Amino acid sequence: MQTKDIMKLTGLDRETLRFYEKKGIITIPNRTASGYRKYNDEVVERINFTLMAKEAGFTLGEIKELLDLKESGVSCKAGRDMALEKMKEVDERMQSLRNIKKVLKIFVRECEESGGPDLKKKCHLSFNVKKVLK
Amino acid sequence: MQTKDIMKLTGLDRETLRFYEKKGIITIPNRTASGYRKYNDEVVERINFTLMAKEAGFTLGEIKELLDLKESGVSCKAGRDMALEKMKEVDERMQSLRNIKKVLKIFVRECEESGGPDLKKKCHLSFNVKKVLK
DNA sequence: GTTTACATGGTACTATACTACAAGGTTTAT
DNA sequence: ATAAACCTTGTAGTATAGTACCATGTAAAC
Repeated sequence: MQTKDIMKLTGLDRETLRFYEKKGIITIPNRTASGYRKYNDEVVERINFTLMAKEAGFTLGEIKELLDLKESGVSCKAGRDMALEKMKEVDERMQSLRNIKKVLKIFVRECEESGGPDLKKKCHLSFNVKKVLK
Repeated sequence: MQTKDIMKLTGLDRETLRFYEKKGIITIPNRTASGYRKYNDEVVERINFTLMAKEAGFTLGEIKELLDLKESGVSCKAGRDMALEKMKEVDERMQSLRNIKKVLKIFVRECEESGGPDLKKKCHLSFNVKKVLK
């Protein structure tokens, strides 16, 4: 597979692909005689994981740490512990999301209660964090 | 209240406070005769919301849009709709977090299954996204 | 009254994650 | 054979979110 195939499979553009290569997200590919990159399936797997982890709020640096577990020669125990650590971060993010959702929900309710007919009144509410944290 | 009080109440440092002022997260405060900033409670509320929303993955730009609803003269309906829109984004982020958690969970299980006694074997697993998406 | 703490504005630097060319070489299709 | 599509390296620019430092001015504590 060459660059354009990876572009199609992952939705990334050429420059981002090269950027990910420079950052170590993608392992350095072999080349054809003329210097073109030759990719294998592994690169697609790594990118899929990367895209998913990015959506979940991890940085490329953090993602690289995880991706490198396989090559780092580390034990299954260390690998598992690192994954568990990341799962803890995921749980913390979920809690943050639940909190902000509560704030938004209260705001929506208050808009509906104080907005008058057709909610045409001007919106002069703000976001009340205290109601959520207590 | 002056700058140091806001620093204590919010945990932000002086430069970040000024940065947030420049970005419009904080409304421009009045000054004392000698030019010191005089803050009120509203600024603390805005910062608390900001910190919470940031943890949930929103950018300062997005947060400013929300914070400005109050002063923008927009209707309760428009304000509510914007909050509902953000809630949709929150739900999408939550789904991403659930997905990545599944990937990590599978990894942990496979580490434990293939790690041998005390999980001392080398970790040569990687993160399998396909198992989660199907 | 002077030291310490706190404040001011301004500039410049950092890290993260791309994004956009420029200038040219290679492959493929017609 | 030549045009289109694809590839190469390299450099530079953008946006986000701070962080660090400077020189200097003000207020409070002792």
